[in-house]
Amino acid sequence: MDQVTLKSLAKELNLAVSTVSRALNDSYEISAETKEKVHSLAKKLNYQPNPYASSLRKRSSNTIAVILPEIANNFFSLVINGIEEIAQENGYHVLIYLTHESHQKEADFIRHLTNGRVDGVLMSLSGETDDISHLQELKNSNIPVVFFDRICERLSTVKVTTNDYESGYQATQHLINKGCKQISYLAFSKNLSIDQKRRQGYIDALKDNQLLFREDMVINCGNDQEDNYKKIKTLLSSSQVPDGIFASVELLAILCYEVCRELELNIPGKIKIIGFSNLRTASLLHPSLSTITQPAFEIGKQAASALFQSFRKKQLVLEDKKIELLSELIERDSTK
Amino acid sequence: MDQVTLKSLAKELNLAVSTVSRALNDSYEISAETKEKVHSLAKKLNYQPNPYASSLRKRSSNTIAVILPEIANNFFSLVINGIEEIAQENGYHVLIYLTHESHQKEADFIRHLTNGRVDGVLMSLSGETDDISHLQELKNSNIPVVFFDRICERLSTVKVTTNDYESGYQATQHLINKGCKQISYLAFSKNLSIDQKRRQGYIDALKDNQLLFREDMVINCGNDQEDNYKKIKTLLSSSQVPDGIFASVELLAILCYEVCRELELNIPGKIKIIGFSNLRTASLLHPSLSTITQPAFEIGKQAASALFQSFRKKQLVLEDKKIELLSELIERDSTK
DNA sequence: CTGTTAGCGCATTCAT
DNA sequence: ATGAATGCGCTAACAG
Repeated sequence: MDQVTLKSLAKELNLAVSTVSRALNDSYEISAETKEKVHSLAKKLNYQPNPYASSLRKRSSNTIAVILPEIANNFFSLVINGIEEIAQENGYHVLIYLTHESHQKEADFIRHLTNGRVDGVLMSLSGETDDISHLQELKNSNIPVVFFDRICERLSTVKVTTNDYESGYQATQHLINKGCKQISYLAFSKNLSIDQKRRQGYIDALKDNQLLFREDMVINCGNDQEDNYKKIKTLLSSSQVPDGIFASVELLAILCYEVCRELELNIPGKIKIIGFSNLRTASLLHPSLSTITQPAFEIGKQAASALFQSFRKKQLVLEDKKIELLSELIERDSTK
Repeated sequence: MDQVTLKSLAKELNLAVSTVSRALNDSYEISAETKEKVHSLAKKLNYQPNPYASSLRKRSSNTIAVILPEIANNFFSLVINGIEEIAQENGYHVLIYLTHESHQKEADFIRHLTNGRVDGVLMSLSGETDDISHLQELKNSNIPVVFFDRICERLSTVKVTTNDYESGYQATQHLINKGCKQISYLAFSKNLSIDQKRRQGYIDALKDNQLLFREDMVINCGNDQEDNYKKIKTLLSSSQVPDGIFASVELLAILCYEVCRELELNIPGKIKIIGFSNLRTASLLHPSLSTITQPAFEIGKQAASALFQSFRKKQLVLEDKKIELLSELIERDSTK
């Protein structure tokens, strides 16, 4: 079957291509009658404008990119849901790029995207990222960027986060309230500001409760799960086993739980765990695992909304603005 | 900063645009020397080819679409991971569309995608879909489609599934082995072949074990969670409470578990549950919930691979081929 | 091996 | 209110 184009429509109707184009774009300078004729034929033949021709001409793509560390993770899944919903409402398309926490991939994606494929970028940094020259380049190329969760503090643009410092503080306070004296913090990337803030909340909560902060109670985990496993196992096998653990991300909370089970450490009798987590299946979790749950869906919606708002205002350089949403502390070790 | 184009490169080097184009595409008919000059300047100026111009000309987009019911669900998250990985390897871009189980949205997306935005489509049907005319149109427009999991039996193309009939049988047999006499099946969409197959496995397992199959033990759930909740509650509040439940999807397993807890039905003493589920956090699940786990990541990879293979062969009409992967039965109620 | 020319489908400027 | 002509940036057919 032949492709339906403006040209073929024009021919069929004995009109000029430009007239058909204007009619379909609802231009004010086309008579109602002509518009009607054009629209009805377009509908009949299921005319679909070629997006590449249109984007080439208009220099805008109606497409945004989402760059993420990973997706097999409830937090990012929910964020994508939020983004996709807002994108649909605005008639935009969503491209997904996964970095798998690799700085190299992140930089490659971004350098590629300066070619005009997308009108804007939503992103959450990879844990490896410390050099931000690729982000700087993106900004210089006038493509609006909105960061969410794992933001880049040093770049002036819109950032959507949650109250990480307070959450870290609350989580630690929660463990202290449950009677913990020796609390360990499982960090996942010292490059990321969210980690730093959660960590600072942890440290301050200890201080405010007159508990000793010990450097060796902070376990710096990374992207290598094998290695993380070993580090946690070492911690929990030592003579100085903590009686509380605060995991800064879901994956570490789970890993930690698994090690505890392996070592037959009684939860929550001998050791209490709290972690960041966004499982919708929270009710199925082991009853001893309390969580800090971020409003992931809302984060996605807010981030996307901020981007689309900038499109409407035609401002390519976004103002430096922080949107802070609140996480929720969900207790699950109280009744047991 | 001015945009770097073939034209600007050509001007700078005193070459024709076509020569530059060929050099960058590593054409055999360009001298090594010229290639070198072109490549080094392109690199220096960070030349990025305009994807829209290129796609318009080549009539191919290096982009695929993934159409899914939802994503806040471990199965589909893992599938996307697999797809994205293969897409990256092949230098393709991935567009995501979520139908939220709406037939209307599914049809809209697909009709839109006949415009050439993508070179191929990977999809899993919405639960509402029974009319397949939109799928037929997609095929007629010569865009290759690969279905995974929620496939369309009636359309001849590549389909990637798991052994749903056998899984349904095994799950039911598992409950029977644990001593269940009255087993209920929670269906999620009678339109979908995967539901039908899982259901048939359930029915046959009952028969093979000389257990009575009762129509009222099949609960036809749908997309409305409130309604599903009520139906499950009614089932579990009746005088004929089943002693085993087989949930055909993760969401229903979770819902069922919640209702049991609400009604204070002892699990697994009074009632046993098994459900399809793809939680990576399986170790954190309540010990009583056994699962059938699909190889989601692998499904994504296989589906994407099949699509890219068809691109390489330049065959737009895919052969009718079924790839069946195996799910895994994970027991978690044996040791307790 | 390289240059000239044409055209992908669309939106827009300039005519009328 | 409509048509003709131009060009977005690129690839490819054709010419030399």
